[in-house]
Amino acid sequence: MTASPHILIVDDHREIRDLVSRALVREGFRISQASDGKAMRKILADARIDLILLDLMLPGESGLSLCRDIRAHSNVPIIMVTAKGEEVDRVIGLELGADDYLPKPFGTRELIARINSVLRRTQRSVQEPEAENQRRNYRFDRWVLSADSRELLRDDGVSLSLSTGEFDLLMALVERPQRVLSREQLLDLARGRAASAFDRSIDTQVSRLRKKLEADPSDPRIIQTVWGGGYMLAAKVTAE
Amino acid sequence: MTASPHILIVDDHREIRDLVSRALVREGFRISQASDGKAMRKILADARIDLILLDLMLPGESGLSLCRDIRAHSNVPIIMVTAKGEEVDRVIGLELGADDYLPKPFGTRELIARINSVLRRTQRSVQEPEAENQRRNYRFDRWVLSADSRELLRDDGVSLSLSTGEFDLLMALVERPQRVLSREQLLDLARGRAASAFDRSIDTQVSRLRKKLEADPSDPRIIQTVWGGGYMLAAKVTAE
DNA sequence: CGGCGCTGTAACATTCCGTCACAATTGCGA
DNA sequence: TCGCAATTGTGACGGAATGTTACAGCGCCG
Repeated sequence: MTASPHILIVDDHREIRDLVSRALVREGFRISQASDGKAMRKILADARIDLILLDLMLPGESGLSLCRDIRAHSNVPIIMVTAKGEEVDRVIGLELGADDYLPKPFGTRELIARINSVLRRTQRSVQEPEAENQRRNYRFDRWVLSADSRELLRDDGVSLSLSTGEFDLLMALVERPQRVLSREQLLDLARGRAASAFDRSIDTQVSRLRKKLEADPSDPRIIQTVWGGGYMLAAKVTAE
Repeated sequence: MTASPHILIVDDHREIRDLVSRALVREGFRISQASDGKAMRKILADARIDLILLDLMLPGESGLSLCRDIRAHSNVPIIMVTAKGEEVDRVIGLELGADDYLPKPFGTRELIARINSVLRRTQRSVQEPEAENQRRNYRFDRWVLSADSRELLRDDGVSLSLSTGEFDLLMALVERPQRVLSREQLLDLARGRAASAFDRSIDTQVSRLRKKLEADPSDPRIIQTVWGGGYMLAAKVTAE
Protein backbone atom coordinates (compact mmCIF):
# COMPACT_ATOMS: atom_id res chain seq x y z
CA MET A 1 0.00 0.00 0.00
CA THR A 2 1.61 3.15 -1.14
CA ALA A 3 -1.01 5.55 0.17
CA SER A 4 -1.45 6.37 3.84
CA PRO A 5 -3.63 3.97 5.76
CA HIS A 6 -7.26 4.91 6.28
CA ILE A 7 -8.30 4.40 9.88
CA LEU A 8 -11.83 4.31 11.22
CA ILE A 9 -12.37 5.45 14.80
CA VAL A 10 -15.49 4.07 16.44
CA ASP A 11 -16.26 5.75 19.76
CA ASP A 12 -19.32 7.44 21.15
CA HIS A 13 -17.38 10.28 22.76
CA ARG A 14 -16.77 13.07 20.35
CA GLU A 15 -13.87 14.51 22.36
CA ILE A 16 -12.06 11.22 22.28
CA ARG A 17 -12.64 10.77 18.58
CA ASP A 18 -11.33 14.23 17.87
CA LEU A 19 -8.36 13.83 20.13
CA VAL A 20 -7.33 10.53 18.62
CA SER A 21 -8.15 11.77 15.17
CA ARG A 22 -5.88 14.79 15.47
CA ALA A 23 -3.01 12.69 16.76
CA LEU A 24 -3.34 10.23 13.90
CA VAL A 25 -3.75 12.87 11.24
CA ARG A 26 -0.52 14.40 12.47
CA GLU A 27 1.08 11.01 11.91
CA GLY A 28 -0.10 11.01 8.32
CA PHE A 29 -3.04 8.65 8.65
CA ARG A 30 -6.34 9.31 6.99
CA ILE A 31 -9.26 9.24 9.41
CA SER A 32 -12.96 8.53 9.39
CA GLN A 33 -15.13 8.60 12.49
CA ALA A 34 -18.27 6.83 13.65
CA SER A 35 -20.13 7.26 16.91
CA ASP A 36 -22.05 3.99 16.77
CA GLY A 37 -22.45 0.75 14.90
CA LYS A 38 -24.81 2.21 12.36
CA ALA A 39 -22.44 4.96 11.34
CA MET A 40 -19.61 2.45 11.31
CA ARG A 41 -21.35 0.16 8.88
CA LYS A 42 -22.17 3.07 6.63
CA ILE A 43 -18.54 4.11 6.46
CA LEU A 44 -17.36 0.56 5.92
CA ALA A 45 -19.70 0.38 2.97
CA ASP A 46 -18.54 3.66 1.53
CA ALA A 47 -14.81 3.63 2.08
CA ARG A 48 -11.82 1.34 1.99
CA ILE A 49 -10.81 1.14 5.63
CA ASP A 50 -7.39 -0.25 6.52
CA LEU A 51 -7.89 -0.54 10.27
CA ILE A 52 -10.66 -0.04 12.81
CA LEU A 53 -10.09 1.43 16.26
CA LEU A 54 -13.10 0.05 18.06
CA ASP A 55 -14.23 1.15 21.49
CA LEU A 56 -15.58 -1.67 23.61
CA MET A 57 -18.17 0.40 25.44
CA LEU A 58 -20.72 1.75 23.07
CA PRO A 59 -24.37 2.62 23.62
CA GLY A 60 -26.59 0.16 21.83
CA GLU A 61 -24.48 -2.53 20.23
CA SER A 62 -21.33 -3.29 22.15
CA GLY A 63 -17.92 -3.25 20.58
CA LEU A 64 -17.61 -6.99 20.99
CA SER A 65 -20.78 -7.56 19.08
CA LEU A 66 -19.66 -5.21 16.35
CA CYS A 67 -16.31 -6.92 16.22
CA ARG A 68 -17.84 -10.32 15.66
CA ASP A 69 -20.17 -8.79 13.15
CA ILE A 70 -17.35 -7.26 11.13
CA ARG A 71 -15.38 -10.49 11.24
CA ALA A 72 -18.32 -12.33 9.77
CA HIS A 73 -17.66 -10.84 6.39
CA SER A 74 -14.34 -9.01 6.49
CA ASN A 75 -10.86 -9.40 7.87
CA VAL A 76 -10.05 -5.73 8.25
CA PRO A 77 -7.69 -5.34 11.19
CA ILE A 78 -9.36 -4.30 14.44
CA ILE A 79 -7.83 -2.81 17.55
CA MET A 80 -10.16 -2.98 20.52
CA VAL A 81 -10.06 -0.06 22.91
CA THR A 82 -11.56 -0.19 26.38
CA ALA A 83 -11.48 1.42 29.76
CA LYS A 84 -12.03 -1.88 31.47
CA GLY A 85 -8.51 -3.08 31.63
CA GLU A 86 -9.45 -6.57 32.63
CA GLU A 87 -7.71 -9.47 31.11
CA VAL A 88 -11.02 -11.11 30.43
CA ASP A 89 -11.85 -8.49 27.85
CA ARG A 90 -8.60 -8.97 26.13
CA VAL A 91 -9.19 -12.62 25.75
CA ILE A 92 -12.74 -12.19 24.56
CA GLY A 93 -11.72 -9.50 22.11
CA LEU A 94 -8.97 -11.56 20.61
CA GLU A 95 -11.24 -14.57 20.41
CA LEU A 96 -13.81 -12.58 18.53
CA GLY A 97 -11.19 -11.64 16.01
CA ALA A 98 -9.64 -8.42 17.21
CA ASP A 99 -6.01 -8.10 16.18
CA ASP A 100 -4.88 -6.16 19.19
CA TYR A 101 -6.18 -4.68 22.38
CA LEU A 102 -5.48 -1.27 23.86
CA PRO A 103 -6.49 -0.31 27.40
CA LYS A 104 -7.47 3.24 28.24
CA PRO A 105 -5.92 5.54 29.02
CA PHE A 106 -3.31 5.27 26.34
CA GLY A 107 -0.71 7.66 25.08
CA THR A 108 -0.37 8.81 21.53
CA ARG A 109 2.94 7.06 21.13
CA GLU A 110 1.58 3.74 22.22
CA LEU A 111 -1.47 4.07 20.02
CA ILE A 112 0.63 4.78 16.98
CA ALA A 113 3.01 1.99 17.77
CA ARG A 114 0.14 -0.49 18.06
CA ILE A 115 -1.44 0.68 14.85
CA ASN A 116 1.77 0.40 12.93
CA SER A 117 2.43 -2.98 14.45
CA VAL A 118 -0.96 -4.35 13.50
CA LEU A 119 -0.75 -2.91 10.02
CA ARG A 120 2.66 -4.40 9.51
CA ARG A 121 1.53 -7.72 10.88
CA THR A 122 -1.61 -7.99 8.82
CA GLN A 123 0.11 -6.76 5.73
CA ARG A 124 2.97 -9.20 5.87
CA SER A 125 1.23 -12.14 7.44
CA VAL A 126 1.00 -14.61 4.69
CA GLN A 127 -2.45 -15.17 3.44
CA GLU A 128 -4.78 -17.46 5.26
CA PRO A 129 -6.94 -19.10 2.70
CA GLU A 130 -9.78 -19.12 5.22
CA ALA A 131 -11.21 -16.11 3.47
CA GLU A 132 -13.00 -17.92 0.71
CA ASN A 133 -12.94 -14.93 -1.53
CA GLN A 134 -15.81 -16.08 -3.62
CA ARG A 135 -15.92 -13.18 -5.97
CA ARG A 136 -18.79 -12.49 -8.21
CA ASN A 137 -19.91 -11.38 -11.55
CA TYR A 138 -21.85 -8.18 -11.84
CA ARG A 139 -24.38 -7.77 -14.59
CA PHE A 140 -25.48 -4.31 -15.66
CA ASP A 141 -26.72 -2.78 -18.86
CA ARG A 142 -25.38 -4.98 -21.62
CA TRP A 143 -22.30 -5.93 -19.64
CA VAL A 144 -21.04 -8.54 -17.24
CA LEU A 145 -18.07 -7.58 -15.13
CA SER A 146 -16.19 -10.60 -13.90
CA ALA A 147 -14.46 -9.84 -10.63
CA ASP A 148 -12.22 -12.87 -11.00
CA SER A 149 -10.88 -12.47 -14.46
CA ARG A 150 -11.18 -8.66 -14.50
CA GLU A 151 -12.95 -8.91 -17.79
CA LEU A 152 -15.89 -7.10 -19.21
CA LEU A 153 -18.18 -9.19 -21.38
CA ARG A 154 -20.87 -7.66 -23.53
CA ASP A 155 -24.07 -9.58 -24.23
CA ASP A 156 -23.08 -10.04 -27.84
CA GLY A 157 -20.01 -11.92 -26.74
CA VAL A 158 -17.48 -9.17 -27.18
CA SER A 159 -14.84 -9.33 -24.48
CA LEU A 160 -13.06 -6.24 -23.33
CA SER A 161 -10.01 -6.20 -21.14
CA LEU A 162 -9.75 -3.40 -18.64
CA SER A 163 -6.67 -1.81 -17.23
CA THR A 164 -6.09 -2.09 -13.51
CA GLY A 165 -7.31 1.41 -12.83
CA GLU A 166 -10.37 1.05 -14.99
CA PHE A 167 -11.26 -2.21 -13.32
CA ASP A 168 -10.80 -0.87 -9.81
CA LEU A 169 -12.91 2.17 -10.52
CA LEU A 170 -15.65 0.16 -12.18
CA MET A 171 -15.72 -2.28 -9.27
CA ALA A 172 -16.15 0.58 -6.83
CA LEU A 173 -19.11 1.84 -8.85
CA VAL A 174 -20.67 -1.52 -9.56
CA GLU A 175 -20.59 -2.52 -5.91
CA ARG A 176 -22.52 0.60 -5.02
CA PRO A 177 -25.03 1.10 -7.79
CA GLN A 178 -27.51 3.95 -7.86
CA ARG A 179 -25.53 5.83 -5.29
CA VAL A 180 -23.67 9.04 -5.74
CA LEU A 181 -20.00 8.64 -4.97
CA SER A 182 -17.82 11.69 -4.57
CA ARG A 183 -14.46 11.88 -6.25
CA GLU A 184 -12.93 11.65 -2.81
CA GLN A 185 -14.77 8.41 -2.11
CA LEU A 186 -13.95 6.93 -5.46
CA LEU A 187 -10.30 7.75 -5.06
CA ASP A 188 -10.35 6.06 -1.69
CA LEU A 189 -12.27 3.01 -2.90
CA ALA A 190 -10.44 2.48 -6.15
CA ARG A 191 -6.96 3.73 -5.37
CA GLY A 192 -6.80 3.73 -1.60
CA ARG A 193 -5.51 7.23 -1.43
CA ALA A 194 -6.66 10.71 -0.62
CA ALA A 195 -7.16 13.45 -3.14
CA SER A 196 -4.60 16.12 -3.69
CA ALA A 197 -5.60 19.64 -4.51
CA PHE A 198 -7.12 19.97 -7.99
CA ASP A 199 -7.10 16.21 -8.38
CA ARG A 200 -8.81 15.31 -11.62
CA SER A 201 -7.60 11.78 -12.04
CA ILE A 202 -11.03 10.28 -11.35
CA ASP A 203 -12.58 12.46 -14.01
CA THR A 204 -10.04 11.29 -16.53
CA GLN A 205 -10.51 7.68 -15.61
CA VAL A 206 -14.28 8.00 -15.83
CA SER A 207 -13.88 9.53 -19.23
CA ARG A 208 -11.71 6.65 -20.35
CA LEU A 209 -14.15 4.09 -18.93
CA ARG A 210 -17.08 5.71 -20.68
CA LYS A 211 -15.26 5.52 -23.95
CA LYS A 212 -15.01 1.79 -23.47
CA LEU A 213 -18.43 0.86 -22.17
CA GLU A 214 -20.94 3.52 -23.11
CA ALA A 215 -22.77 3.13 -26.38
CA ASP A 216 -22.46 6.88 -26.87
CA PRO A 217 -19.72 8.28 -24.63
CA SER A 218 -20.97 11.81 -25.20
CA ASP A 219 -24.33 10.84 -23.72
CA PRO A 220 -23.41 8.56 -20.83
CA ARG A 221 -26.21 6.32 -19.56
CA ILE A 222 -24.28 3.96 -17.37
CA ILE A 223 -21.89 6.17 -15.45
CA GLN A 224 -23.70 9.41 -14.87
CA THR A 225 -22.33 12.69 -13.63
CA VAL A 226 -23.94 14.25 -10.59
CA TRP A 227 -23.21 17.92 -10.87
CA GLY A 228 -21.38 19.11 -7.79
CA GLY A 229 -21.57 15.63 -6.28
CA GLY A 230 -19.55 13.07 -8.13
CA TYR A 231 -20.50 10.06 -10.21
CA MET A 232 -23.13 7.39 -10.03
CA LEU A 233 -23.60 4.04 -11.68
CA ALA A 234 -27.11 4.54 -13.02
CA ALA A 235 -27.67 1.07 -14.43
CA LYS A 236 -29.22 -1.66 -12.38
CA VAL A 237 -26.72 -4.19 -11.18
CA THR A 238 -27.35 -7.83 -10.36
CA ALA A 239 -24.66 -9.80 -8.63
CA GLU A 240 -24.45 -13.48 -9.45
CA MET B 1 15.20 -27.44 -3.12
CA THR B 2 16.08 -24.14 -4.62
CA ALA B 3 13.27 -22.15 -3.01
CA SER B 4 13.04 -21.55 0.71
CA PRO B 5 11.16 -24.09 2.78
CA HIS B 6 7.43 -23.63 3.09
CA ILE B 7 6.35 -23.93 6.69
CA LEU B 8 2.84 -24.35 7.97
CA ILE B 9 2.00 -22.94 11.38
CA VAL B 10 -0.96 -24.56 13.09
CA ASP B 11 -2.10 -22.70 16.17
CA ASP B 12 -5.43 -21.34 17.29
CA HIS B 13 -3.99 -18.09 18.60
CA ARG B 14 -3.70 -15.54 15.88
CA GLU B 15 -1.16 -13.53 17.87
CA ILE B 16 1.17 -16.47 18.17
CA ARG B 17 0.82 -17.43 14.55
CA ASP B 18 1.65 -13.93 13.44
CA LEU B 19 4.53 -13.62 15.85
CA VAL B 20 6.10 -16.86 14.71
CA SER B 21 5.23 -16.09 11.14
CA ARG B 22 7.05 -12.78 11.21
CA ALA B 23 10.12 -14.33 12.76
CA LEU B 24 10.23 -17.07 10.14
CA VAL B 25 9.49 -14.80 7.22
CA ARG B 26 12.42 -12.70 8.33
CA GLU B 27 14.52 -15.84 8.16
CA GLY B 28 13.46 -16.36 4.60
CA PHE B 29 10.96 -19.14 5.10
CA ARG B 30 7.71 -19.21 3.27
CA ILE B 31 4.76 -19.39 5.65
CA SER B 32 1.20 -20.56 5.69
CA GLN B 33 -1.05 -20.48 8.68
CA ALA B 34 -3.96 -22.49 9.95
CA SER B 35 -6.02 -21.96 13.06
CA ASP B 36 -7.47 -25.45 13.22
CA GLY B 37 -7.38 -28.90 11.69
CA LYS B 38 -9.78 -28.01 8.95
CA ALA B 39 -7.73 -25.09 7.70
CA MET B 40 -4.61 -27.20 8.04
CA ARG B 41 -5.93 -29.94 5.81
CA LYS B 42 -7.00 -27.38 3.26
CA ILE B 43 -3.53 -25.94 3.07
CA LEU B 44 -1.90 -29.34 2.98
CA ALA B 45 -4.10 -30.17 0.04
CA ASP B 46 -3.27 -27.00 -1.83
CA ALA B 47 0.41 -26.44 -1.16
CA ARG B 48 3.66 -28.29 -0.90
CA ILE B 49 4.51 -27.88 2.76
CA ASP B 50 8.04 -28.65 3.87
CA LEU B 51 7.41 -28.64 7.60
CA ILE B 52 4.51 -28.29 10.01
CA LEU B 53 4.73 -26.43 13.29
CA LEU B 54 1.86 -27.99 15.17
CA ASP B 55 0.47 -26.72 18.42
CA LEU B 56 -0.59 -29.46 20.80
CA MET B 57 -3.49 -27.58 22.33
CA LEU B 58 -6.13 -26.87 19.76
CA PRO B 59 -9.88 -26.47 20.16
CA GLY B 60 -11.68 -29.37 18.56
CA GLU B 61 -9.17 -31.87 17.30
CA SER B 62 -6.03 -31.98 19.38
CA GLY B 63 -2.60 -31.63 17.90
CA LEU B 64 -1.81 -35.22 18.73
CA SER B 65 -4.80 -36.40 16.80
CA LEU B 66 -3.90 -34.23 13.85
CA CYS B 67 -0.33 -35.46 13.98
CA ARG B 68 -1.39 -39.07 13.75
CA ASP B 69 -3.78 -38.14 11.02
CA ILE B 70 -1.11 -36.46 8.93
CA ARG B 71 1.24 -39.37 9.42
CA ALA B 72 -1.38 -41.70 8.05
CA HIS B 73 -0.77 -40.49 4.56
CA SER B 74 2.31 -38.25 4.54
CA ASN B 75 5.74 -38.02 6.00
CA VAL B 76 6.04 -34.25 6.05
CA PRO B 77 8.22 -33.24 9.02
CA ILE B 78 6.29 -32.12 12.10
CA ILE B 79 7.49 -30.13 15.08
CA MET B 80 5.09 -30.31 17.99
CA VAL B 81 4.70 -27.17 20.07
CA THR B 82 3.09 -27.13 23.47
CA ALA B 83 2.81 -25.14 26.64
CA LYS B 84 2.58 -28.27 28.73
CA GLY B 85 6.23 -28.99 29.18
CA GLU B 86 5.70 -32.47 30.45
CA GLU B 87 7.90 -35.22 29.31
CA VAL B 88 4.89 -37.40 28.69
CA ASP B 89 3.77 -35.25 25.82
CA ARG B 90 7.13 -35.39 24.25
CA VAL B 91 7.10 -39.10 24.26
CA ILE B 92 3.58 -39.35 22.96
CA GLY B 93 4.26 -36.80 20.27
CA LEU B 94 7.36 -38.54 19.07
CA GLU B 95 5.59 -41.85 19.14
CA LEU B 96 2.86 -40.49 16.98
CA GLY B 97 5.41 -39.43 14.44
CA ALA B 98 6.46 -35.91 15.33
CA ASP B 99 10.05 -35.21 14.33
CA ASP B 100 10.80 -32.83 17.15
CA TYR B 101 9.21 -31.26 20.14
CA LEU B 102 9.38 -27.63 21.25
CA PRO B 103 8.10 -26.43 24.62
CA LYS B 104 6.61 -22.97 25.03
CA PRO B 105 7.82 -20.41 25.60
CA PHE B 106 10.54 -20.60 23.00
CA GLY B 107 12.83 -18.00 21.54
CA THR B 108 13.13 -17.20 17.89
CA ARG B 109 16.66 -18.51 17.71
CA GLU B 110 15.76 -21.84 19.17
CA LEU B 111 12.76 -22.18 16.89
CA ILE B 112 14.82 -21.51 13.81
CA ALA B 113 17.56 -23.84 14.94
CA ARG B 114 15.07 -26.66 15.45
CA ILE B 115 13.43 -26.08 12.12
CA ASN B 116 16.70 -26.09 10.27
CA SER B 117 17.79 -29.15 12.14
CA VAL B 118 14.64 -31.08 11.30
CA LEU B 119 14.74 -29.98 7.70
CA ARG B 120 18.35 -31.06 7.35
CA ARG B 121 17.60 -34.34 9.03
CA THR B 122 14.56 -35.15 6.91
CA GLN B 123 15.75 -33.84 3.61
CA ARG B 124 17.02 -37.16 2.40
CA SER B 125 13.94 -39.13 3.27
CA VAL B 126 11.63 -36.53 1.84
CA GLN B 127 13.34 -36.87 -1.47
CA GLU B 128 12.35 -40.50 -1.48
CA PRO B 129 9.28 -40.50 -3.63
CA GLU B 130 6.63 -41.63 -1.24
CA ALA B 131 5.27 -38.13 -1.38
CA GLU B 132 2.72 -39.01 -3.98
CA ASN B 133 0.11 -37.65 -1.66
CA GLN B 134 1.54 -34.15 -1.68
CA ARG B 135 2.09 -33.58 -5.35
CA ARG B 136 -0.83 -32.55 -7.39
CA ASN B 137 -1.97 -31.61 -10.77
CA TYR B 138 -3.42 -28.19 -11.25
CA ARG B 139 -5.93 -27.60 -13.98
CA PHE B 140 -6.52 -24.09 -15.26
CA ASP B 141 -7.60 -22.59 -18.55
CA ARG B 142 -6.68 -25.18 -21.16
CA TRP B 143 -3.74 -26.45 -19.16
CA VAL B 144 -2.83 -29.04 -16.60
CA LEU B 145 0.29 -28.34 -14.62
CA SER B 146 1.81 -31.54 -13.38
CA ALA B 147 3.69 -30.94 -10.18
CA ASP B 148 5.54 -34.21 -10.57
CA SER B 149 6.88 -34.00 -14.06
CA ARG B 150 7.07 -30.19 -14.16
CA GLU B 151 5.20 -30.36 -17.41
CA LEU B 152 2.36 -28.42 -18.86
CA LEU B 153 -0.23 -30.41 -20.74
CA ARG B 154 -2.69 -28.63 -22.98
CA ASP B 155 -6.14 -30.10 -23.51
CA ASP B 156 -5.29 -30.90 -27.11
CA GLY B 157 -2.49 -33.13 -25.94
CA VAL B 158 0.41 -30.78 -26.54
CA SER B 159 3.02 -31.13 -23.87
CA LEU B 160 5.34 -28.35 -22.84
CA SER B 161 8.35 -28.59 -20.58
CA LEU B 162 9.10 -25.81 -18.18
CA SER B 163 12.40 -24.70 -16.78
CA THR B 164 12.87 -24.74 -13.02
CA GLY B 165 12.24 -21.04 -12.69
CA GLU B 166 9.20 -21.08 -14.90
CA PHE B 167 7.79 -24.00 -12.98
CA ASP B 168 8.41 -22.44 -9.58
CA LEU B 169 6.84 -19.17 -10.61
CA LEU B 170 3.84 -20.85 -12.14
CA MET B 171 3.39 -22.99 -9.05
CA ALA B 172 3.44 -19.90 -6.87
CA LEU B 173 0.75 -18.36 -9.02
CA VAL B 174 -1.32 -21.50 -9.45
CA GLU B 175 -1.37 -22.15 -5.71
CA ARG B 176 -2.79 -18.69 -5.14
CA PRO B 177 -5.22 -18.01 -7.93
CA GLN B 178 -7.23 -14.82 -8.19
CA ARG B 179 -4.91 -13.02 -5.85
CA VAL B 180 -2.57 -10.21 -6.62
CA LEU B 181 0.99 -11.13 -5.77
CA SER B 182 3.62 -8.43 -5.66
CA ARG B 183 6.96 -8.95 -7.32
CA GLU B 184 8.40 -9.06 -3.85
CA GLN B 185 6.08 -11.88 -2.87
CA LEU B 186 6.66 -13.79 -6.05
CA LEU B 187 10.41 -13.58 -5.65
CA ASP B 188 10.03 -14.90 -2.15
CA LEU B 189 7.62 -17.66 -3.11
CA ALA B 190 9.32 -18.84 -6.26
CA ARG B 191 12.96 -18.07 -5.61
CA GLY B 192 13.14 -17.75 -1.86
CA ARG B 193 14.97 -14.49 -1.98
CA ALA B 194 14.31 -10.81 -1.54
CA ALA B 195 14.26 -8.27 -4.32
CA SER B 196 17.21 -6.07 -5.06
CA ALA B 197 16.82 -2.57 -6.30
CA PHE B 198 15.53 -2.37 -9.87
CA ASP B 199 14.88 -6.09 -9.86
CA ARG B 200 13.10 -7.01 -13.06
CA SER B 201 13.65 -10.73 -13.04
CA ILE B 202 10.03 -11.56 -12.23
CA ASP B 203 8.89 -9.45 -15.14
CA THR B 204 11.08 -11.30 -17.58
CA GLN B 205 10.07 -14.64 -16.20
CA VAL B 206 6.40 -13.73 -16.46
CA SER B 207 7.03 -12.63 -20.00
CA ARG B 208 8.63 -15.96 -20.79
CA LEU B 209 5.80 -17.88 -19.18
CA ARG B 210 3.19 -15.93 -21.08
CA LYS B 211 4.90 -16.71 -24.32
CA LYS B 212 4.52 -20.36 -23.53
CA LEU B 213 1.02 -20.59 -22.18
CA GLU B 214 -1.05 -17.62 -23.31
CA ALA B 215 -3.01 -17.97 -26.50
CA ASP B 216 -2.14 -14.36 -27.30
CA PRO B 217 0.83 -13.21 -25.21
CA SER B 218 0.13 -9.60 -26.08
CA ASP B 219 -3.31 -9.86 -24.45
CA PRO B 220 -2.67 -12.09 -21.46
CA ARG B 221 -5.77 -13.68 -19.91
CA ILE B 222 -4.16 -16.19 -17.60
CA ILE B 223 -1.38 -14.24 -15.92
CA GLN B 224 -2.61 -10.71 -15.62
CA THR B 225 -0.69 -7.59 -14.72
CA VAL B 226 -1.98 -5.43 -11.91
CA TRP B 227 -0.57 -2.01 -12.55
CA GLY B 228 1.43 -0.84 -9.55
CA GLY B 229 0.64 -4.09 -7.75
CA GLY B 230 2.13 -7.16 -9.29
CA TYR B 231 0.68 -10.17 -11.09
CA MET B 232 -2.36 -12.35 -10.68
CA LEU B 233 -3.37 -15.74 -12.01
CA ALA B 234 -6.81 -14.86 -13.32
CA ALA B 235 -7.90 -18.31 -14.43
CA LYS B 236 -9.78 -20.63 -12.13
CA VAL B 237 -7.65 -23.44 -10.79
CA THR B 238 -8.76 -26.86 -9.68
CA ALA B 239 -6.34 -29.17 -7.92
CA GLU B 240 -6.74 -32.85 -8.53
C1' DC C 1 -28.09 36.15 -20.71
C1' DG C 2 -23.79 36.53 -18.22
C1' DG C 3 -20.65 35.06 -14.76
C1' DC C 4 -18.85 31.53 -11.99
C1' DG C 5 -17.74 27.15 -10.82
C1' DC C 6 -17.84 22.38 -12.35
C1' DT C 7 -16.99 18.88 -15.83
C1' DG C 8 -15.13 16.59 -20.34
C1' DT C 9 -11.29 15.54 -22.52
C1' DA C 10 -7.18 16.36 -25.34
C1' DA C 11 -2.42 16.85 -24.70
C1' DC C 12 1.45 16.33 -22.07
C1' DA C 13 4.31 14.36 -18.11
C1' DT C 14 5.35 10.63 -15.29
C1' DT C 15 5.60 6.15 -13.77
C1' DC C 16 5.40 1.45 -14.53
C1' DC C 17 5.59 -2.58 -17.55
C1' DG C 18 6.98 -5.81 -21.76
C1' DT C 19 10.50 -7.57 -23.90
C1' DC C 20 14.85 -7.77 -26.51
C1' DA C 21 19.75 -8.50 -26.37
C1' DC C 22 23.31 -9.78 -23.80
C1' DA C 23 25.80 -10.96 -19.45
C1' DA C 24 26.04 -13.90 -15.53
C1' DT C 25 24.95 -18.03 -13.50
C1' DT C 26 23.71 -22.70 -13.11
C1' DG C 27 23.41 -27.51 -14.35
C1' DC C 28 25.35 -31.35 -16.23
C1' DG C 29 28.11 -34.56 -18.71
C1' DA C 30 32.77 -35.75 -19.90
C1' DT D 1 37.23 -30.14 -12.33
C1' DC D 2 36.34 -28.23 -16.85
C1' DG D 3 33.59 -26.56 -20.54
C1' DC D 4 29.29 -26.28 -22.95
C1' DA D 5 24.48 -25.44 -23.12
C1' DA D 6 20.43 -24.02 -20.93
C1' DT D 7 18.56 -20.99 -17.81
C1' DT D 8 18.18 -16.81 -15.35
C1' DG D 9 19.29 -11.87 -14.30
C1' DT D 10 20.33 -7.04 -15.99
C1' DG D 11 20.06 -2.93 -18.62
C1' DA D 12 17.92 -0.45 -22.11
C1' DC D 13 14.34 1.13 -24.75
C1' DG D 14 9.76 1.60 -26.34
C1' DG D 15 5.09 1.45 -25.05
C1' DA D 16 1.08 1.39 -22.00
C1' DA D 17 -1.33 3.14 -17.95
C1' DT D 18 -2.03 6.75 -15.08
C1' DG D 19 -1.74 11.47 -13.28
C1' DT D 20 -1.64 16.56 -14.36
C1' DT D 21 -2.56 20.60 -16.78
C1' DA D 22 -5.10 23.41 -19.71
C1' DC D 23 -8.85 24.92 -21.96
C1' DA D 24 -13.40 24.53 -23.93
C1' DG D 25 -18.01 23.92 -22.77
C1' DC D 26 -21.91 23.15 -19.69
C1' DG D 27 -25.11 23.87 -15.60
C1' DC D 28 -26.69 26.67 -12.06
C1' DC D 29 -28.01 31.04 -10.29
C1' DG D 30 -28.78 35.56 -10.41
